[in-house]
Amino acid sequence: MTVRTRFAPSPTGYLHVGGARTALFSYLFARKHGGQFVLRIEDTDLERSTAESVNAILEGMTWLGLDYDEGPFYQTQRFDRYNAVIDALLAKGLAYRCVCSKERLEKLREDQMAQRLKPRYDGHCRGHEVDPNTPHVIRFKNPADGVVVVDDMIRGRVVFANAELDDLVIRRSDGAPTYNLSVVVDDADMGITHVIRGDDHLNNTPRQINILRALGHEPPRYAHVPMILGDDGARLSKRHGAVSVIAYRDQGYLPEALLNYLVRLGWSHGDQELFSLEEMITLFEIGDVNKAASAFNTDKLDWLNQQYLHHADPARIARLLSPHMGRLDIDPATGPDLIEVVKAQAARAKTLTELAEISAFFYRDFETFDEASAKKHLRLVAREGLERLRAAFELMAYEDWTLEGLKHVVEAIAEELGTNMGKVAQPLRVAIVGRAASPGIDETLRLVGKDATLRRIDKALAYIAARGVNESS
RNA sequence: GCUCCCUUCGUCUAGCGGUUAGGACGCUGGCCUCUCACGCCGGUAACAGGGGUUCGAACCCCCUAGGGAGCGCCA
Repeated sequence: MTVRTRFAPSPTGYLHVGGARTALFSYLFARKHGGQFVLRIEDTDLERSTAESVNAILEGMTWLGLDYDEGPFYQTQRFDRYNAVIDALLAKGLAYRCVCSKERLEKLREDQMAQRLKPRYDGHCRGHEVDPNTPHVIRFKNPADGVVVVDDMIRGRVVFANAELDDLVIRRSDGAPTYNLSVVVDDADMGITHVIRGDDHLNNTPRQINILRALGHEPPRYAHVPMILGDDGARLSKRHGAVSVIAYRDQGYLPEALLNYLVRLGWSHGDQELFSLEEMITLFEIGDVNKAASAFNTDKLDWLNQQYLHHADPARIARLLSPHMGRLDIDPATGPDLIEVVKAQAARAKTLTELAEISAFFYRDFETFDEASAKKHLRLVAREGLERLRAAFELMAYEDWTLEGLKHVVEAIAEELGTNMGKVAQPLRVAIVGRAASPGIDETLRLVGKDATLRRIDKALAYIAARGVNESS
């Protein structure tokens, strides 16, 4: 039997991290076992499903690289099939028409709650003959007694008493099938062998198994993965912390970093923290997934992203960085090779957005000096060093503007002044970068170029001069 | 309310009857160093509580507490 898993989101919003992790686990399980991964869009809720959501989900899947072998299938295109199944259930006496009014159902519920009972449908219409022409819903005849055992790959053996379950609606009065029915039919029709989904569905599972059995199918294996909590441990919701995976992309996270973060949330392999997709596929074990919910921790995601930024192919990072530079109104073609900039800066940023911000100075003059940096380094005592550096740089030919040449000049000036590198390099750095942090001074100068270097030193000298006047007065 | 599920450092986790309870992020001390990062070395901090079982419990059982999910003509 070949393994077949599926990811079945309902298109009522974007793809958030919880859904992405469920999709990842399903994907990994299928790949690990040489099976297939199916994408199915559960859009039976016509009110809330939108085409934008479908697109957002597909875009998220693509960005993460969770490629599926079949689909996307849309449940709205399979209504005929669901209705045929429902009719068959009706014909076999495994389902029945119900004409109970909303009012009756509400009262029933209230009474049960008042008696401290679990609200359940009481089977009022079970035995009744109903005229098919009057408005009605169709309910599944759930077994009255016995138990349903869910042998969950993550939770272990969970037992539900049929007496706790009621006769659920499988077709609405408007003729549309409900979730529990369509899921079951699809999973059976699509040959899904392993259902990996959020644990909010655990309570639905016995109902689905009962329907499956009524249909004459053996249930698939189930794995209910715990949900993801927000940074503060509270439930993730649209209002609170639940962000689209696309938002992570736009904030400058790498898909492999998010995937790595997600796979380690609720799962581990010894002390290993970094996993390539290939490693995930071979090492991931669904049975080792934790049972408890886990909190999303942005600090750790940031760390992972920095790791990947640092070690990924600079050419690729440069390509991904380009649009982030564009957002700062910088055209990378107007300055140093972006790949060189990435090599120099990659270890210094947590996200592509940050990488763009700290690299802007390579492409355009900064507006103002960082206050603290200027106050500390652009002082009267730094003036002579900057003047000497400027003079030396001006004499350098463009072809000598190299790492070695620049390093030699800065070191020579430091020696001339009888001081250390820091005393010379820091004022120079602030002059060139605008603040006190950058790659090595030689690399910084090389990438910034001779013209901008001279121009910015002049600006720094003017700053010192102006400040000197103020200080002495 | 009822049913089901969950509970190791702040967070992610290792542990599967005998460990100084390990690792990672964060925070923090130091080293490296022209700065910031990176890297390296060190520190900080946990078995929810109570009963059992056992020579011995983070690990097995029970209870309590806390958290979550479900109980829709939503998925």
